[in-house]
Amino acid sequence: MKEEKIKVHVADDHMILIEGIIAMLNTDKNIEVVGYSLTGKQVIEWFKTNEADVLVLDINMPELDGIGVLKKFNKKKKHQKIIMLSSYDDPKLVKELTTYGADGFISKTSAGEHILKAIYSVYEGVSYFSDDIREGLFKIMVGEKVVEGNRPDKNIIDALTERELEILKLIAKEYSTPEMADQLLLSVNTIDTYRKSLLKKLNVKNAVGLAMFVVRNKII
Amino acid sequence: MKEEKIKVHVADDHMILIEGIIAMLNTDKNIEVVGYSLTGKQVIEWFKTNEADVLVLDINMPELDGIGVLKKFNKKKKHQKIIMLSSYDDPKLVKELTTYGADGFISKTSAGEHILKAIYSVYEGVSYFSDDIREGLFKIMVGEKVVEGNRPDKNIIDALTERELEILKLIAKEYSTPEMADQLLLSVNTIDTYRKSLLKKLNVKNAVGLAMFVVRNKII
DNA sequence: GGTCATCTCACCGAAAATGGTGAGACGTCT
DNA sequence: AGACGTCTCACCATTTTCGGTGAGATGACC
Repeated sequence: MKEEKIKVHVADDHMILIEGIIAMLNTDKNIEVVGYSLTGKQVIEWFKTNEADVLVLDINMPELDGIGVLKKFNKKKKHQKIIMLSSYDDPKLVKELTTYGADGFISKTSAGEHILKAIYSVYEGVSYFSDDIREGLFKIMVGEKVVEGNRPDKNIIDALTERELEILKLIAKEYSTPEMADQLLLSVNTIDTYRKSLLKKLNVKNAVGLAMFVVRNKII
Repeated sequence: MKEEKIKVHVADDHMILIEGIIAMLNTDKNIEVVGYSLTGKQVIEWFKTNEADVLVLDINMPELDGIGVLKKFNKKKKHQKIIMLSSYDDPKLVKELTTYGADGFISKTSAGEHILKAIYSVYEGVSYFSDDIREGLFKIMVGEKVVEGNRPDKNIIDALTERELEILKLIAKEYSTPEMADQLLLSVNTIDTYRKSLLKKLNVKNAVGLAMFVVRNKII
């Protein structure tokens, strides 16, 4: 172990959880929590002027979620290690996130000591996955069927552009096409185009289907 | 303060969060965590053979959620105080839960010290709501049309007839009016009438609103 | 017998949604 | 320079939804 402490940044939208993690990490004298964030945007901002060795990153966060943060960091080739925190155990999602540069993956349902182990592990350059997740990963490697997680349409979501996603959210909020055109200062025809594009991409037959897609994928 | 410590039971499906809360509560010498549960069923089981003064209860849990636990406890007239933990701040939900016997309500997005305050507060017989939630509650109390239009959805559901409910479910399944007419062997005009009736009763502006109502109330 | 809710259907008109095609402007990347 | 994706908008046609009104048939309830 080095002389210096391992610097850790914690990101989660639940302050209570952050405090709990910090309290636990502080019991370890080799680890120092140097910052925390409540949203993905805050994470990005923080890392513009600060540094950490390990980032513990929750997947579900407002403004910009953990996956978005991961992708941004991946592009910029940041050197800190990243441990993803998740409420659900979706092996497919884990597999995808590792390709985006996640070094560890911990389910919130697992015990807190796993975080300590994970931090040490990834700091040493060894990726870490909690038992339940490793088991799920193994299954999809071997080809077994796995119960779907909470993001079954993840790949489809990626295929949506920013504007499309924006329109999609508004539709789920009961906005009509003219209302959206008014709100976004766009032509009714334009909104109409996006609407149709969404229907095709998400393979649903009407606005209700779009709204249900939003619900299924917890987009709002 | 009494001689004895306040006995607390913590229930949440995320072990990490439980550990965090326990770690924090243990710093207070007047509070003792006497147990924890990962599911609603575990809570019920635990209280069959154990006792606690305060139960910190997460709303979202597998098997049996916090609301279900709350209702069961309410029926059996248990005497311990209950503080609800929630990821989202839904004033309407809070209002409903208080009628089911919740003594406090804390958003996970608020700081952990609120839990301490809440435990002391409800233990003394004073209900506790974190600031953001109190604000939301206040709004729906003072809101002009809101008082009339924002009654708990349960009463509205009761106001729906069998046929209306049937149509409502189909709409949420992306059925169009002609499709429903075909399926139910009714005239398109008839389905149309029900559709409009639903829009009025549920006070939403389009089919998406109807679908969202179904989701909110877990009708399907 | 009268009242009431529910279920059923019709007709009208306006607004919105759906389906299809095409196209210019802009930026990025190779 | 060319390919590509995104964003923007237009025009066409048809179907569906939404808003309002009215009304007959049935059964329940008092």
